[in-house]
Amino acid sequence: MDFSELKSVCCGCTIRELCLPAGLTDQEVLLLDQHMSHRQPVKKGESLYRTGDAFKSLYAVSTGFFKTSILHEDGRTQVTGFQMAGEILGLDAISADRHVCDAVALEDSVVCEVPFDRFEELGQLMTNLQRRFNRTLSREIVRDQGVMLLLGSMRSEERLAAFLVNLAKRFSARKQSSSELVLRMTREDIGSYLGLKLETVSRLLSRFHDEGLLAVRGRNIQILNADGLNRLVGVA
Amino acid sequence: MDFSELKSVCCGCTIRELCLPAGLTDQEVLLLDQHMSHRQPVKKGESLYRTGDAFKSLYAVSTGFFKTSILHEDGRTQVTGFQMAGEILGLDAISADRHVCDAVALEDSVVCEVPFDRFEELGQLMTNLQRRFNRTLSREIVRDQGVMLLLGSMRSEERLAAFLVNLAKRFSARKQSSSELVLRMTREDIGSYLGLKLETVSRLLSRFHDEGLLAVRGRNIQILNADGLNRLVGVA
DNA sequence: ACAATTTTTTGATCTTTATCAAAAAAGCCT
DNA sequence: AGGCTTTTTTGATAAAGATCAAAAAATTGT
Repeated sequence: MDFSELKSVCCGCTIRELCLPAGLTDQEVLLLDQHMSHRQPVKKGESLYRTGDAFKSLYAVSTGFFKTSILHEDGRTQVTGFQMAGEILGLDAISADRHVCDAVALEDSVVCEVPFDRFEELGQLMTNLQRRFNRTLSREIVRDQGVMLLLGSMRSEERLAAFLVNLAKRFSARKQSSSELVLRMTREDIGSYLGLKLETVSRLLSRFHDEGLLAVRGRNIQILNADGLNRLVGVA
Repeated sequence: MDFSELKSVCCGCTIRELCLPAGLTDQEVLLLDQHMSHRQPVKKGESLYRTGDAFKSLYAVSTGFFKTSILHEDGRTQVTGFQMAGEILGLDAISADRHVCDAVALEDSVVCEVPFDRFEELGQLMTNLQRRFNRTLSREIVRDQGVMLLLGSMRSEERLAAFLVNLAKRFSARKQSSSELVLRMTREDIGSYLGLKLETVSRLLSRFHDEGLLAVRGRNIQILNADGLNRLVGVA
């Protein structure tokens, strides 16, 4: 079986690009694909899973855009991340066999469902897969610690610049324009993620616009001065 | 071989209590112990590893207390966590085969070194161990997201209360007093972890003292009103 | 396409936390 | 033990970001 065929099957069209199996042999990808992945659409605004749901599967974002957020008892919520094609949802649920955050689609999306018990079995058979997965988990830890740095030590303008630079980098890694960003989330979502109020986010975007760093038209944002943004983040 | 013997060997004295192998059979613990763990003292103020160091091993804290921190290009640092007996150091390094934070002993400590390549091999042989480890990694993700909530949505007094409540809980899980805390870190370390300045931490401790929540004598802190603290955190 | 809702922008003001400064306390070294 | 360094406390002031408010713009449902 060659890969022109695989491309048309279930998740075959995307699974090769996903973080999860990157670095596997063709045979391994095939196995993963045949045995486990199940394509599933999620409409804009729908939850893929909610806090407290039993943990059955990981989800690889095939196309679309998600946000994850955790809830505090008193009703406050904190957006913990935004996920795009190729990124994995549900890693935090392995810990206690329950989801501990909500995952909501910010646009019509498609995910690859990967039943975790079967995935674990396969990991026992395929050393390569297991090693990849350890790294995937560890990479998420590193990402989270980066957010801790952002929230704990950066000023508001630095946080927003870091956010935009990060988004641009991820779009660019997916062969999309890294200067023309179409934000899928509200100012409030951005604010929650960055530990700021939506008004502050709005004001900062206006300021960046006035300073010639960005062209802001609602959720369409064009990066006009990437160096300037990077300088704000402190990566001089 | 019975376990009275095991207790005297290398890491045997502590490894059974560690998060890493919890839930393993005696035989499995024995294997882990014999093949992999290597006890190593770390003096107060010394680094167990530094950012950029090649990743060889994970470390389980046997006794003592550590802090981990990441560095920003411009010299700022962010304390990302404090680790005590039974907790694992180095999980973030799996991602890129390099340590991405510094781990410093805050008191004379002993760690169990676990060479990661051997650990991975063993994980392939012992399904149980591998599953445990996946959970350990996931639990760290959940912990980090809790810190994101703290930094992104809580006010200074809530952050400090959450910090103290968390410390108390962890001490208590180790059969130490949960009301008499001896802090191993400076006010500056606490501030960095909580995204506050050391003066703010000091002022808050004084205020909690005045309000009868705590008795503060330098780094000796007694929790006088645990309910009050919990109420501040929002766990009413 | 239009009314209703949600999101975004902007202004005025207030609150929280940071900054600067200096003294007091604690810890460390020999 | 005593001098030296580091840490902690506390006060006065400043700055960053939050809050409140209202209009403008964008999105959604029918």
